[in-house]
Amino acid sequence: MNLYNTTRVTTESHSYAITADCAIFGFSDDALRVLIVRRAVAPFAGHWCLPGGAMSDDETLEQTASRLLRELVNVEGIPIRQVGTYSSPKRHPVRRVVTTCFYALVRPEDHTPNAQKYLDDARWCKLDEVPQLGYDHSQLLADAYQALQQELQQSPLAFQLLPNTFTLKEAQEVYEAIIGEDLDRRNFRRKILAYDFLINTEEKKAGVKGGPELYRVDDTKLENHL
Amino acid sequence: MNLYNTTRVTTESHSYAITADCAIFGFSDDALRVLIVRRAVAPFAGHWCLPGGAMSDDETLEQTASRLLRELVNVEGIPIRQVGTYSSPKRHPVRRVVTTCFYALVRPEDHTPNAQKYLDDARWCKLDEVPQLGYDHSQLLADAYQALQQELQQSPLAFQLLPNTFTLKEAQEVYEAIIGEDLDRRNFRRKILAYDFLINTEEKKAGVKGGPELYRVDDTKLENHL
DNA sequence: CCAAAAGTGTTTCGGATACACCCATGC
DNA sequence: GCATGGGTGTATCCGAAACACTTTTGG
Repeated sequence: MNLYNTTRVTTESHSYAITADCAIFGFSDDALRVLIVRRAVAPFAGHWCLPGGAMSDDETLEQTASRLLRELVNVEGIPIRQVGTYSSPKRHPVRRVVTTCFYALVRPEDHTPNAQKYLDDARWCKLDEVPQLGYDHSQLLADAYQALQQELQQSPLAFQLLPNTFTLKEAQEVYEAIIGEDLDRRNFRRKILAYDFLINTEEKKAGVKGGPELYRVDDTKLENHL
Repeated sequence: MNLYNTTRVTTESHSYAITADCAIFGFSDDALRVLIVRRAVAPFAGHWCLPGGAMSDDETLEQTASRLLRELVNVEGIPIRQVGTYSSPKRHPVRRVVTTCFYALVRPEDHTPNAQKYLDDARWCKLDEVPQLGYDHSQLLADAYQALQQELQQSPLAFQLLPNTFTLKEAQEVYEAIIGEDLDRRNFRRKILAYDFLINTEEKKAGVKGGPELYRVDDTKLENHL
């Protein structure tokens, strides 16, 4: 057995496929959601999956994932993060496919997902209502969600799920939806305001009792905490 | 542009190589070290690199990495962790190679590294003396080290770097070497003993002033903290 | 015996948590 | 006007950090 196979690699012919799959999280109707798509063709025709696609010859996996976001929900320039790479020989029923999973957070505005070629449906599904997914995508999603939870402990990613202006209550609901437990309203407010990247717009949200103040994010300052 | 390319994948022919690279950390002579190997053949002949190898048809990437550990330092059954996957089209000068980086922690005993085919040298290099590495391996190593530091904050991985019996002083030195800063001796002792997976062997280490007590790990209990 | 390191306990501080009141708005 | 929710401040708790003395051993 040779130790370092790069030389061998250059002389052998492989035919692995390499793909990127995306867990795209959004928040709407008071629930954390993930974008899932339904396949129209084999394998796994009729099954829901995470959106994914093959890496092209001139792309990195990150660029593949970004392209998917552009095509599917029409967003550009939002950060994506690697979850992990899945390489079980049997994870794809037809041939060997190694996939890298990413997750991304998108604002609910703008993007209505479109089913495209090979797909006959796409929807924002509540995280706790996601059906069994095709391939090993249930595992990918579970890992992506865990990575998101983990990351939220350390940086205030959640604001990437909120519209341009929002109340602290809404921000808190996003946090609670992600970490899965309730937070104290006052402690949350103190903690978030201490980050110092929120700007009080001095406007109040209409139609809500109490007259909550609307905030927006100072993107420059937010960068410091990512 | 199609969104979900799996079907296309099954009909097109790709020839990407998929490899696993390992940052294998060890601790000896009061320093954190990483195993690096020197390539004897092109590309990067004469350059130091992280050990790596191609994934076989019947292996996962994790199994590839484990195989490397077995071949190179003759250790089995130690945990490995994914760092990330690197897919820049230009990262390999000859052809497209996508690699997944892992890291592992090995005890210093047993394993003297062997240079094997395609390699003419292998050594345990102090982390702060690692030369510029071939490919993008300097980046891989930096990321692996960061992942290790991150992980050590949350679980007491460091004991996988220590011999079977050790003093608390030695354990502390491993911690300090990884996180890169000094710790208070008493606070460290309290924190580590609180984990409750260390067993006092009731023996004292000879040849050292103060007569420090030797400890060993209760592996069963350690599992709970990984 | 003395220098160097190991073992032990207490105090302090800061961030996180728990908690109560008054104010603003929608109905 | 009243019920619902928003805004603010304080007491408490817990884990982390800072810190000093005694005991053991090698030389």
